[in-house]
Amino acid sequence: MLRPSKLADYATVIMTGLAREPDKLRNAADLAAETHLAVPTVSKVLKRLAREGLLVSIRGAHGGYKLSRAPADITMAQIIAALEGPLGLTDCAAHNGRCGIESRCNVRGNWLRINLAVQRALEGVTLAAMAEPLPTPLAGEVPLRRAQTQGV
Amino acid sequence: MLRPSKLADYATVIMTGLAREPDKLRNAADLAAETHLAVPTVSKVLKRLAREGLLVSIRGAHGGYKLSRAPADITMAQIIAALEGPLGLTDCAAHNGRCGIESRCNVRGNWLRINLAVQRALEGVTLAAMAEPLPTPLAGEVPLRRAQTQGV
DNA sequence: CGAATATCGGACTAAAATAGTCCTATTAAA
DNA sequence: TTTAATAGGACTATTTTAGTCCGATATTCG
Repeated sequence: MLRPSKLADYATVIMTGLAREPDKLRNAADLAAETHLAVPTVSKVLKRLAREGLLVSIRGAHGGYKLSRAPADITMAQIIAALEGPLGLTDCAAHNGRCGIESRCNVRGNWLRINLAVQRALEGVTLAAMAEPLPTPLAGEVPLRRAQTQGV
Repeated sequence: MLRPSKLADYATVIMTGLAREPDKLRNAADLAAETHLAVPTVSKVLKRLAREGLLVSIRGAHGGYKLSRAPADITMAQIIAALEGPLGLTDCAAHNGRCGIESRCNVRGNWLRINLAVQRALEGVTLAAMAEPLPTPLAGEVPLRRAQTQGV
């Protein structure tokens, strides 16, 4: 559930590739070959990442892209947001006023709360962490707190 | 980003409505009127929730639906999963073997990690919490830990 | 028993979001 | 001046999602 778009997925793979050699300029064709994706698709993703400030672009011959800052300073939240936009709320939460019961709809406020929790989770994972080969075991690293009434 | 489907959104509204009178039987037309949604749509959502075990259904005249267990024992994760399926991974993670670089693709493992974090967040919010009118202030209740290298 | 009222399951259609491609302009190096 | 690269956006195709509808089944009640 709640899966990211394909483009956002590509973005993480591409960014991870760039994170391995943070200062090297890479062009779209180059990265396409590495990721086994079509050049126009990679190009589209790179353009968006650059426009959002996550990449620096150099135009002209021998141009290309590189990270705009250190991998440790780039989060998954930023990468996904660059491709999908900052939205992530229900329609009800996005443009208020449409829903007739809104004024007493406490569900809405809770959606905001949930979104905050998800966003916080994505902000906790940096590109640097993504580039490392699974530093810690996948499960059990944080004690699992299930189904408490408050908490998020 | 990462927004739930409309159906899943409807589900939360409907479930929240049911949670206010956990033992009362409600039929689809009834809930449609309350939520301002079309009857067939509400019906579709109810059927899925019932099939996933979150609702008990009674057929026949004077039939309807009610929660299968206490609101405190139903999580947002369960509701969303009922409508969208348990998926939530990238394609790469879903059917392994397709991606040529998979064996050395450490991005994949990290996606699993991220998913775990998101799922955990959704498991932390119960229907009971959703039914209450915003028990605590929206922001600042949990200290925000940003961008650390491990942590999720 | 028969009529009325529900859910059940799935097929089907319509609409919207997403992916992917392509074209033209601009920039910089050789 | 030619070549190699990004910038931006238009466009199309595809896939996903929403929404509707229908026939079957179950239950109540007169």
